[in-house]
Amino acid sequence: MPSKAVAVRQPSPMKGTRRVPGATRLSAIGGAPAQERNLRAQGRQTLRRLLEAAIVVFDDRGYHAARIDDIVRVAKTSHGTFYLYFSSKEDLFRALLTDVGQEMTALSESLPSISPTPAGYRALRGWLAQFYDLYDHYHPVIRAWMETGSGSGVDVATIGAGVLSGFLRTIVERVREVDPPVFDDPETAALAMVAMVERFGFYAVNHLQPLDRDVVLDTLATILHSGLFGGARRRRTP
Amino acid sequence: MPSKAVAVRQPSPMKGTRRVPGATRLSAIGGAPAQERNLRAQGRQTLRRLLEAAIVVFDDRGYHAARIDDIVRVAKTSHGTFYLYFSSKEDLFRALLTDVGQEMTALSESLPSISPTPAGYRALRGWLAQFYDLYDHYHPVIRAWMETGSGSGVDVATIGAGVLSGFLRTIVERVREVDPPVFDDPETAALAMVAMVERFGFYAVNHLQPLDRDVVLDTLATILHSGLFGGARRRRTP
Amino acid sequence: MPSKAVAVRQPSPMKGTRRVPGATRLSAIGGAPAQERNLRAQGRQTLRRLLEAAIVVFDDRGYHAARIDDIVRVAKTSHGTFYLYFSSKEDLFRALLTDVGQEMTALSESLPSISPTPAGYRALRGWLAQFYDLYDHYHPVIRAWMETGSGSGVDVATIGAGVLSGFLRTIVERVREVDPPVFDDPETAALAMVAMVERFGFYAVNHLQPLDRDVVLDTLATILHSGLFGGARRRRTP
Amino acid sequence: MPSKAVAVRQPSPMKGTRRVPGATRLSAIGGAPAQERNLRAQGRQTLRRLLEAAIVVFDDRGYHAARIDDIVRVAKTSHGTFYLYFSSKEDLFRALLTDVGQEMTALSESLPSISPTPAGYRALRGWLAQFYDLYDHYHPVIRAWMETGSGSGVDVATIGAGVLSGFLRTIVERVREVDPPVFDDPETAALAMVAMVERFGFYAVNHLQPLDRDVVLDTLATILHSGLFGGARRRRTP
DNA sequence: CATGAATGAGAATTCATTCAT
DNA sequence: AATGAATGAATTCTCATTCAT
Repeated sequence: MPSKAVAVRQPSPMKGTRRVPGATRLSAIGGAPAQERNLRAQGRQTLRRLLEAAIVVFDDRGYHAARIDDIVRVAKTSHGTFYLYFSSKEDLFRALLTDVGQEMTALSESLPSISPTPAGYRALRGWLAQFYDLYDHYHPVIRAWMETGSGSGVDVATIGAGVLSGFLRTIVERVREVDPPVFDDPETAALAMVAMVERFGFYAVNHLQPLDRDVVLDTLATILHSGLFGGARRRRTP
Repeated sequence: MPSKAVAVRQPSPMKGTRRVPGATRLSAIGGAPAQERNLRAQGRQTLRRLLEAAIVVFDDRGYHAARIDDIVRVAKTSHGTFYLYFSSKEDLFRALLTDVGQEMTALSESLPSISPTPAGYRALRGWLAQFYDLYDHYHPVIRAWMETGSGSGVDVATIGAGVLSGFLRTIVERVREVDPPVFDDPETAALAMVAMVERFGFYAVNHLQPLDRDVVLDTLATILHSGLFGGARRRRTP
Repeated sequence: MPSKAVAVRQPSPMKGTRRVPGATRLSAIGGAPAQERNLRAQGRQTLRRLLEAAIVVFDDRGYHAARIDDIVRVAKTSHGTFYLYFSSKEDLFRALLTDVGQEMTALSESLPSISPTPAGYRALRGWLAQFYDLYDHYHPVIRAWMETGSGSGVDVATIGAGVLSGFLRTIVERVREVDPPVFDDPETAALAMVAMVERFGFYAVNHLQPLDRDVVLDTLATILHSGLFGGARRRRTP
Repeated sequence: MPSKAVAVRQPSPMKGTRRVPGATRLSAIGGAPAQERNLRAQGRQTLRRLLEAAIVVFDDRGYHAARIDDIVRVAKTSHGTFYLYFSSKEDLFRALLTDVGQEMTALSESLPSISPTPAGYRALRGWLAQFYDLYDHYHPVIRAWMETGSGSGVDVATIGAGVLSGFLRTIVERVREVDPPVFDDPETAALAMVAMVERFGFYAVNHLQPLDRDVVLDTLATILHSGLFGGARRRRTP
């Protein structure tokens, strides 16, 4: 089958009022080869283009199916150039994963204490909204991480595990603060929260079911507030 | 990279008291080529072996990284034989996905009404236990489905979407029965439940975090009972 | 690509009033394995079915592209059975080519002397009609012979060359009888006649151009009678 | 059968005083992949080498038996490179067939009016000589076209039919000019001429019979001049 | 006799990576 | 810094032939 042009990314159904995320945040550290060179403006620009292109292609075809060829085509550059910045697809992926990890960890640390009151509900909902803004841009990277089972290089697994546990730390903290305590094992409960939130994002961006951003935020906030943080049960909006 | 021997499947951390699932259930319809032939006993057996082998290999390496070569090695048969039963890896995957879909749908239909009482909690927890028994065997197929984005054949996406909506149907029903109603949109709530439960299974079988089967079941049942079904908050086991 | 069922042979545009040819003529000698066995009625029948099936398949796909699988499917028998009668596709082809050669040689020997008179024209036209009856059934074998360049086994080339020179012998004879002589080299002239007649059959059965049997016979008889046998030029039928 | 080295092309028995044909004429448009790339000088050269190599290999082994491997070996390049220019053997064949078709059509258009006089005879003979010069170089492509029955891609059949009818157009014209008219259906007569000339070329280049270029040209010119164009019968050269 | 099953060598194709310009 | 060209190892897929029932 001849390689088809990679289509432009579809707008996600969960995009909405969002503070421009992602694109401009990439720390652009780059892979091994890039770090050995002094990048000027043009070089940094090419590096960016490659990282963004990779996100687009990972979204379209998944990590494994993504070919260097697709990435350079989207980035409007050449094969040879790719290897000026990254030593391999995995190298690029590591750079991407590190970036995403930093942003995700920063976000998780911003999770405030969640009280069982309506104020807690609002805080939780607000935080979820922020999460989905980030997720909206970076989900292909997260999906790629899922694809790379134990098979891939050790680095990826290590980095990924680090990101996950970093992300969990603050959440565990917040679950632990609930009084009276509900869970024997707050780690497991926090993981459940992450599982739900993350996978929901997956369903949403992949259009597996039709979803509305506000309904999603209301629903998840309700379940989590009541299920994890002892929130009072809320009546349906009439 | 030279082809490495495929390791034997690791015991999952969530295996426990389980009624032997899966292995013997595969309806073994097979792929396109198999359906055009008259299979005798020996042929049906080989077909089974290939399907089971595929699950093992998908587990070890993921769908994309799985080579036909790995599958036939595990199934202890030859390359040529594979193509007597399936026209390609995707063809095999379709057969597998259809089988798994049937089992999953059957399970979802067995979800009883969940009352807010301790009895409801126990019913929910029991059902979750059954789900994880199934998941334990079939998760590589579900993971493979995640890996195959819109890039792969239309069939896979269609079958997968069918499985998901079939699985959701009964759950939506049960969420709707809750009185007084909690959610504006029971579909979204049901999807949240599926998201959490499924992804949790993923974390568990992939050892991303250390997990204990009983703790997992307690935690999820608690969150869902309270968050979705209006269950009374339970005190920690002392 | 999955192997498609081989369609039934299309009626050729040159079929017409013909004495049932071919099918019943196959001498059914069979290949090497068949000759070592005493074939009973059933066996001879299977042998026939295989030979006829081969003609059909060679017609549809050409010799090289024809798979044993196609042949046995058309013959409604199994893979194993094929090798009970022939040791290979080439073995079958040899049997077929020998049969065709005998019929063709017999036909060529029936070519009468061609006088420059209208009687000669009619004799020539009648002989061409017989040729195309034979050709209509056996052309896939002749085409197969063209496909097997020097690459194939020596036998095939030898048999084929024998058939051609046998076929030429009588024609050369007839060209030589023309008085006054027209050609320095009657061999070359006879070959030209064969070339035209044979290739024309090819165009006809392959529908490369729309052709009418009677027009074809008139045209070729005219050209050959005038061009080779000194025939008087004929006026167009008014 | 292990892959044998491909022998150098045998000189054809019909080569003679010929103006170097073919090799330098290939328009070198290339296959699908080549058209999507910006070819520099080096690339165009490789493309040429592949096309010429294909002709050589088709000649040696026939179209079906030709392996990509043979072609790249003759072209002194690598497997992967082949796919930089053509998506498959059929793709290459299409490119070749298009090129040859253009040359053949151009040649057919150069056929002058043929009078029944010795001058007409000489014109016809001269044109045939040109035809065989072209045929000598391109016959493997024409043979390949014969090999690809309706089984192969639609394109090939379509292109081939186009070439044939393009080639016929002018010849039909010339036959129509004959006065008094001899044939009811000049199309059929023109096709007969093409059949004879083309197939004769086949016999010649494949050494099916020993042939001398001058005798061949004399014989065919005589038959056609007398048979199609009302030429006076010529006495044998004494 | 006949058949379904199995085999494995051979051929096509893909794609990450290196290189010369 | 960038690029088109080339490479070849890895993989998929095909199909003639053998075998056990």
